[in-house]
Amino acid sequence: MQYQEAKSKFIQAWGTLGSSWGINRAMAQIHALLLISDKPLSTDEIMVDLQISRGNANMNIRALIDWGIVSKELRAGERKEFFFADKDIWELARQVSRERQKRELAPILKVLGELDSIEGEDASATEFKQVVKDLKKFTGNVNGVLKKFSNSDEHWFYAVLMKLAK
Amino acid sequence: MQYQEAKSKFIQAWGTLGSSWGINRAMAQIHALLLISDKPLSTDEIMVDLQISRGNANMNIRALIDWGIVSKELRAGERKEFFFADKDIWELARQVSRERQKRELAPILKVLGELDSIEGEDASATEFKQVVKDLKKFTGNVNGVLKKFSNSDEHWFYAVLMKLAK
DNA sequence: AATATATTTCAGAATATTTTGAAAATTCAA
DNA sequence: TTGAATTTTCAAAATATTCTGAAATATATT
Repeated sequence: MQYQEAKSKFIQAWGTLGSSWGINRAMAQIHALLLISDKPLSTDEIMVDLQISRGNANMNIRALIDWGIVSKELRAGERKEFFFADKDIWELARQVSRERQKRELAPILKVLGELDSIEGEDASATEFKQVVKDLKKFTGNVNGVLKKFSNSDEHWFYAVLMKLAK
Repeated sequence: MQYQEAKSKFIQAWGTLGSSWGINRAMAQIHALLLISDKPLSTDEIMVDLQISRGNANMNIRALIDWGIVSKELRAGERKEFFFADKDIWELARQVSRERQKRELAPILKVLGELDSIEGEDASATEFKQVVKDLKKFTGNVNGVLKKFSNSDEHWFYAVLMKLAK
């Protein structure tokens, strides 16, 4: 397969994957592009390569930086900014898991926490309390695993895999 | 807190969480409603409770059934169908993980698989090959863990947690 | 300070997704 | 078979999200 074909297939696939994870296509595609690029790219290069507008490119580059998975490089004597993605896939996964924990799990934990004293003894209230209790236990556990994961290295993950295999 | 207030808070929160996971609000809210209900509900009851149209209710109930997290109950002598969600949160998590594996991870694994013989020896192609290789390794591992998880029980999960804690 | 270059913002346009509601199809009972 | 009850479908409307492009702002150079 030709490099160009492979490249566009990959960017396309990454964009689609991103969508189903609540990350918009442009953002995911910019990330894909930076991930496979052998050098940092400027906003203009990204615009040309992905055929998107300046505003779109700018906003999504900022979002990627917010997520902590893209950084900028400043070059002496150059006005332009150049952007690059961390090539370490494990670090990427950890960072994404950290961000999602913060943006998604934390809010639901907060709500569940607020639901701790429901009045009522009838079937509806009883069932509700039970579900909330189970969910708290579950989300608490997930939270624990994510915390662990986001602070561990690849080596740790392999150790876990070995243990799981048993 | 009054039951009604708690209920609507919960449904609201579940709907929001769903959105950030690529599940639309109505679908997530129907699921939330069934999850905390102490008895199966008909389409009409769901429509009234969530204030949504019949078409919307019907489509999303079907989607939940497709996902394998809601089932229907048929009652002798009743024409209406009644729906209920599995109350076992672990089973829910396993089912969701199974479905997402199928819908999201499998496609990206497929694409990565197709990208195995990229031509070119220059910096771009070399970098690309390296990233694809790393991603394959990573996604393969994630796939393995999900497979394991989706076939295990709560007890197994606790055992893993204990091991992780070390 | 004036100019050139680059980045950011954001209102409006373009797209995509979700929802409605009514018609069509299905199911069941008599 | 007819008719009432229920479910399903789907075109059009409503809503939400994303993208564009040009103006505003910021930054560096002369």
